[in-house]
Amino acid sequence: MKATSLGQRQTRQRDAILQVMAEANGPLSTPEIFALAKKVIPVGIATVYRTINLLLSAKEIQSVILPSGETRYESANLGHHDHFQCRKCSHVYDLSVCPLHLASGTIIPGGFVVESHEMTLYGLCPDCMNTKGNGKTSSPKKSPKKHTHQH
Amino acid sequence: MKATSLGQRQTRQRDAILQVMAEANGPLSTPEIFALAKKVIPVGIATVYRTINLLLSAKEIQSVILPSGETRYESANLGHHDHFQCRKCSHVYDLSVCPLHLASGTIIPGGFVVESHEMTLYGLCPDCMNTKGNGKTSSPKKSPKKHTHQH
DNA sequence: CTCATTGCAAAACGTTTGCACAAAA
DNA sequence: TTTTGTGCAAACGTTTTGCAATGAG
Repeated sequence: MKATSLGQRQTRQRDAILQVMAEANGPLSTPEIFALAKKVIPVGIATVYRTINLLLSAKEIQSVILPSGETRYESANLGHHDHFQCRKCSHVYDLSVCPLHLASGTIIPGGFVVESHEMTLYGLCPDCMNTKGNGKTSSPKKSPKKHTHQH
Repeated sequence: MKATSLGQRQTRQRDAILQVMAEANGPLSTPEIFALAKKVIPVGIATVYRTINLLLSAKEIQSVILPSGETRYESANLGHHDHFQCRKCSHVYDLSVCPLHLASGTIIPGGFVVESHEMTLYGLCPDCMNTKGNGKTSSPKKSPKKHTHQH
């Protein structure tokens, strides 16, 4: 990974924010980025917002707004992909395959010409599947190796 | 049965808001509801928000948060359906058919057990398809709003 | 040294709420 | 009349921005 070219100067604040985002294994929210970055070095919320916007303008990250309304940010070089949110641990995953098989230009009932889409799938992630009580019962968060995202 | 039971009193403001939502052919945003209701009768934005929240509490409407982040409201008794937003007129439509053929419980690559999904499709709506010029000039349903989204 | 970047606090937004008045019932 | 509902403006929470100070190059 190239060390992100952001603005003209390398500062500890930006380094911290970039580090936090690089270490995440899923899209992060602003409060999460803020909290995680502060653990590395004191940083103001304004700087976090400014850095996020810088990264967005530079097309290095992109925002992901889930149907629940929460806004998260992830690397922009992932190409199109759908998301999957586990109903148990709430973690948001990037999916490598798109389950919607619809060629661009396809006309669906109603006469709509489909060109693209955004989709979020819900269900159980592999980790939660393999954990006991994976039925409809919701259990305390686990997933120690992952960041958990709840809102 | 009373189609809309909200609060104890029937007022012109609420009538206007309910009428506007009933006439919509897709989920409406707060600014849209506000603008449309004002055409019927003068109403304050606070009343619009209060009425929307009343309807939400009464489970008569539900919110739809699009990937762009805009929140819209639609009748709560529509059952599952996807949405389609026209890239030209920005109107949001309810789709009658779900283009994702995935039975609940299907396991997709990565080991994710899919139980449900939320999807927004983008492209051209029938009206804009037939209007070669630029921008829509034929639909009598609603006012277009400046809003863009891609991907 | 320069000037990009930061922190702070104020401004800007969209949404909610307290209060006094208007108006259903 | 009683009491809900409304409008206004202030309050809120979140994001943005003006400005002086800081610090990277």
